[in-house]
Amino acid sequence: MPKRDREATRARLLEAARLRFAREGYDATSVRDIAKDSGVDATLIFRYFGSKKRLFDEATAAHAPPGLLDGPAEELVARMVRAVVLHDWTEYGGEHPLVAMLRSSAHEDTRQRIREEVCDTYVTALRDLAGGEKTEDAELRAELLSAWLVGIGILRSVVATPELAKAEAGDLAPHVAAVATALLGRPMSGLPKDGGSEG
Amino acid sequence: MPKRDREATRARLLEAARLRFAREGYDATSVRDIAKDSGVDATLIFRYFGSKKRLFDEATAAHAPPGLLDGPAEELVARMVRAVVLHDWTEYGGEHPLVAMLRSSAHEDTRQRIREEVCDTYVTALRDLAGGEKTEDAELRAELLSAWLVGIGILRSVVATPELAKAEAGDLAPHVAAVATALLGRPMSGLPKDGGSEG
Amino acid sequence: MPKRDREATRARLLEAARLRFAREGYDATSVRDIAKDSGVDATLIFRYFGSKKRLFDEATAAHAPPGLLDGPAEELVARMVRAVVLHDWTEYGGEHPLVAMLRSSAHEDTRQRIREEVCDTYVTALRDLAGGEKTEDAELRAELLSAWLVGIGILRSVVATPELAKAEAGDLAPHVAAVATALLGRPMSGLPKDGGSEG
Amino acid sequence: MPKRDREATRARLLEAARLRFAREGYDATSVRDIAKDSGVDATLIFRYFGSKKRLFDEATAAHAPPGLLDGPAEELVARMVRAVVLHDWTEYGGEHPLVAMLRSSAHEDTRQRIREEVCDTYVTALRDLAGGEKTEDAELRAELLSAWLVGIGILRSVVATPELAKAEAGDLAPHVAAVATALLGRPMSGLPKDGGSEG
DNA sequence: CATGAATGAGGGTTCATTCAT
DNA sequence: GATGAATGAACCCTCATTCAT
Repeated sequence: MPKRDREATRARLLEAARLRFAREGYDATSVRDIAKDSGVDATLIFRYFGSKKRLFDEATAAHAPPGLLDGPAEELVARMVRAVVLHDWTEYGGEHPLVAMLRSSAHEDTRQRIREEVCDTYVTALRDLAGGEKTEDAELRAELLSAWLVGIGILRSVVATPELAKAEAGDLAPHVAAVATALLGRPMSGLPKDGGSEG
Repeated sequence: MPKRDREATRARLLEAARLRFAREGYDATSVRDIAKDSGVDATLIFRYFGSKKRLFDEATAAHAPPGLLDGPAEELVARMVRAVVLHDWTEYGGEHPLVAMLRSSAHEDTRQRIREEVCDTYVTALRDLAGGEKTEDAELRAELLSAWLVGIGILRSVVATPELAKAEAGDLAPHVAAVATALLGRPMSGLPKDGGSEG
Repeated sequence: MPKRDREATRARLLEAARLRFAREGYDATSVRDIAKDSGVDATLIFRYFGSKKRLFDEATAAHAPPGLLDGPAEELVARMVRAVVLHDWTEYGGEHPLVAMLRSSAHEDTRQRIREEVCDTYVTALRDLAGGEKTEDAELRAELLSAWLVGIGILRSVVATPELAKAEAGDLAPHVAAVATALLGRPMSGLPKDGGSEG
Repeated sequence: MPKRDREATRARLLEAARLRFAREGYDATSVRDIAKDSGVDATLIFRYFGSKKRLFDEATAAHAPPGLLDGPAEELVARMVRAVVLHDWTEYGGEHPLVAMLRSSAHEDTRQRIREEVCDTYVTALRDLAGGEKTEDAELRAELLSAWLVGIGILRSVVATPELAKAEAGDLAPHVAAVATALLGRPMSGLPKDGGSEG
């Protein structure tokens, strides 16, 4: 681990920030906490990121799991569930980043960021499956399905209800397929046997 | 009326606290904010409640809408959706209290409080409908449906996706009925024509 | 000296601020310095004044010596010299407040404040003596005389040139009278025998 | 040309420092400001000058306009006024360096520097004109005249009173001659028709 | 020799909370 | 019992300066 390495230091700050901001939210996290966690002087946060706010923005920049939108259309919902249930979000404290960001949703900026990622990534893709704009209330049904995914993420990690907290992707497969098929008006498959390329 | 002043002051503090905590979250709310909002000296918060934390606990004490669990079983889900969509949560800044509390979920205490209300009120009632403990994965299916309700609440107010934000209970009725029926394995009705006894 | 006395505490803060700001200037003075000097907690600065800047503004609020503009017109210049030379400016570190404020003249706000007091109090009164607006270049001559007063104040305290630093009002009397008479185009008297009501 | 780079870099740092220190004062100027202005790494300030303080000292080293003390004695005061009013002090932000240094007069070192230049250059020369040490109060009268010059500089640039701010040397000529003659006890001329050898 | 990463002290300011009055 | 003055810790951030590379 080389000292005096700009990129390495930046990365360590980002890593610590990601974890703290996810677990404790923006307000409950101090720059000194992040500095201590990463073993880096707090001043460097301002040198490299300018402000606590900008560090937050960069640390929580949206990262949909790669490949989420690629692959067979009928498996899209299954891939989304896997993103919530299976994907390795250790970097974000074990939660889907969107769920973690809710903890900072007291600030309108954060709400805006959540809104953009939910709409651009999830709702948009699901709306296309639901028949696009030509179909009556495709948007609403896409939002309802997105709401379900978000809700599952919250009950799993924030609320930690007993069954969802320990559920694996396979446990949810039949229910997912049934509900998605009902909402989108077209057959959706469950989850493939293996976890695919997911971590 | 010196006797009732104490109660009136307490009530005003609680009211202001409820609104602030819901809108801005625990950390972003200062006791001085609450004092100013309610026109009361900040010291009284400590006299009456002991600490900011205890004021928060009391202000956000769970309040399921009255009558939520009463009435025909097949309309339970419809009543729950109405609790999220229709009920007048002005006191809590316009959001379902559970959704508002997510903003303060940086603290484990708050998570515990959310967990209890979600499980005790929503999951429990839905599990009974899904067949009780004797039925395979009734708990999981109840949690999945609860997750959906929570998710709808979040997308409506926090994320404010376009269609859900403006949806009324009637818009969601058919979808609700279809999904609930599928998940619970028994027919659930949509919403009655009128808003029922909801405020 | 009563504790927990709002006005007394405010006054002590103002006194300490006046001295520090005068001696060291705005930037070199920290709120903690002022707090330590006055034996008051630094937080109270913000409670009572809102910000360091507003404390500065209040501490350096212009105070022309009372009676400066009252009395025989031909003695006005003499009174002004006395204000610079004799008046007890201990509160401001021994200098005329305007001179002290030059130490903070890096900030445009302060320059504006100096400008207003110089123009409103000194230049205006002298311009009237020089013949008012109807006389050719009365304004210029009034400004030139004001410049002289300011310059005397600076050489006395900031630069501390040997003779001016120790000069008393009587030492300057003949020169003052001569120059003022020449500049204003009307006879100005020197200083009265005694120091009058000045401290 | 690696040999001259060092000198060129030093010169650029000095130039930027001169401007910043003059305009904003010592405390409000950061070494990073100077480094940025000159396009030079901030570390070089410490390599070349040792500290911010020593850079300040070097950047504000006294520079009486060349030729100030040469020429006919009866024109000395006129030349001094020209130094304040006409000389191109762009390097110092447009003000006479002594005036600019008042902005940093919170520090005794700076006051000492101002004192030396005022005494050695201005007061000394004027005292000789006033009759030298053998004449009663020649020193005082020399200081009074110096005070006037300093005061004019301040009202022109810091305070920016309307007439002095726009005055040119010619506007001040008659008043200068009259006052100087009165104070020094010997005839002083106004300004020559042209600007003379001034830059 | 020059770059820039690192440092530690201190800046103004706000916080929840306590204690006189 | 109610008011508000006082407190001290902590906040984000900037500073002049040093030390590896």
